[in-house]
Amino acid sequence: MPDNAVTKRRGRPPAIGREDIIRAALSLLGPQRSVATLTLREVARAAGIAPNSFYRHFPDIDALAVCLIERAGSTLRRIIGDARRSLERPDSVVRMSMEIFIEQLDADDGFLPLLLREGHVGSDAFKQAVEAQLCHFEDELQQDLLRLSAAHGFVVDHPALAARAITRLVFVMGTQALDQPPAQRRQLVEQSVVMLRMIIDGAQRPQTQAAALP
Amino acid sequence: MPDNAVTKRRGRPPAIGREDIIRAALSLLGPQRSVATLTLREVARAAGIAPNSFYRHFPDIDALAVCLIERAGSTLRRIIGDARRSLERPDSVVRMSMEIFIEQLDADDGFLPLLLREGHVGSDAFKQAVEAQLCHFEDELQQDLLRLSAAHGFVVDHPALAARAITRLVFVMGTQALDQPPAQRRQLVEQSVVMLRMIIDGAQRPQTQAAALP
DNA sequence: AGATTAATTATACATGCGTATAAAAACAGG
DNA sequence: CCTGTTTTTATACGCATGTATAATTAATCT
Repeated sequence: MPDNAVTKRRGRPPAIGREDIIRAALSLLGPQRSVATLTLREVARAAGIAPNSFYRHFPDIDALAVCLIERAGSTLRRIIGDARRSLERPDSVVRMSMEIFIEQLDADDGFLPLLLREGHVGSDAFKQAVEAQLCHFEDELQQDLLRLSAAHGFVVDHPALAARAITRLVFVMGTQALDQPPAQRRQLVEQSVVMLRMIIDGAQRPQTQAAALP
Repeated sequence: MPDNAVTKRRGRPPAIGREDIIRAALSLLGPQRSVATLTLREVARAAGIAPNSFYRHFPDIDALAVCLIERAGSTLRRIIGDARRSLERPDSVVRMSMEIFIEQLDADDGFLPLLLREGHVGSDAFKQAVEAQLCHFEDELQQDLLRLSAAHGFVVDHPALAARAITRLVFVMGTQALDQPPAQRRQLVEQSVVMLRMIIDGAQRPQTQAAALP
């Protein structure tokens, strides 16, 4: 059997777990803070431990950041995936997904802002971590595209590229929404929906036909 | 007349100008460095001046960063605009623009990486500066779209949104290309061209028709 | 030459950082 | 109670940062 949680441990018991540190880190990451700017001492302070104790839980700050990013990705994919699967009116899936996405901008856990902001700065370690999460989104979206197109009898031309274009565009627009008040966010949702429809429409038309336009 | 460059000045002449500081800053910003991580002392060191002398040229580091970003935007717009206007085969404008864009990733001046990386981190001041530059790109692209569509006799449905989608997507893909070797960059250009064609094609189809797809 | 003026520099201070090292604290087994 | 064992903590070192203050330097003007 796997090691029991109630296993008798030998030395002094940990005063705190990885979860507590993660919570502390998240509490520092307001909507404006980037995870790349977190310092070890700062996180330790927020978690109520001595700076050095941090090392008992993570090898360094980057490891914590990567952990946060992975958690952000899987959380968000679950939320959006659930919502998308439960849609009764499949023709509003684009708008609905976009709205849920934007809603998550100020969800309590604060995971999405994390994922949005860290795309292209900081250490290689967590640039890769973010990229990996985006790729997971792409994969799932591609499957959705194929599923929906099969169900409605049309052909998506480059499903992988369409999924990538959509994912990247959604994340860019989301990043922009981060700094905006609700009113402008709603507007941004509308704009995004139109943009996404452009991509989906364009993906249906065979590529060769596109040569009509420069 | 405007104040002459040879005007007699009173005190000790400046040992260096803003341009030298900008050059020094650029020399520090390799392909991997973000302008948000530049420190005053570091820039001063690179420029060969004492830390405090920096203040004679910029009020703070943010002002320097904003200056860099603006310069990056206008430089890049000029380059791409020139190239686009000089194209004799208008039907390759998408691919050509994309290739020029990627070429600029490792141009000597290093302006484009600057613009790509600073999109969504750092002070509000230079987030706004980057956003402003992106909007300039959008404006020019929108005009191009309208001009081309008029010349070829088709209708672009939401030119502003199409231009925005294209701009954002290009910049996202460019950011990704930053960390990649030439071979993968070429691949990325191909992917981008397909994606952009999707958007352009999708923008030609009237929006209402899009309801066919969920 | 001497006064004036502006740009630069040297020095210094307080702050925050990562982390090395060793001591203290809290548990289990004997 | 004593001995290991493990985590936590205290203290400290070296380093880099932003900037305040005062001195220094190099030019012009009278």
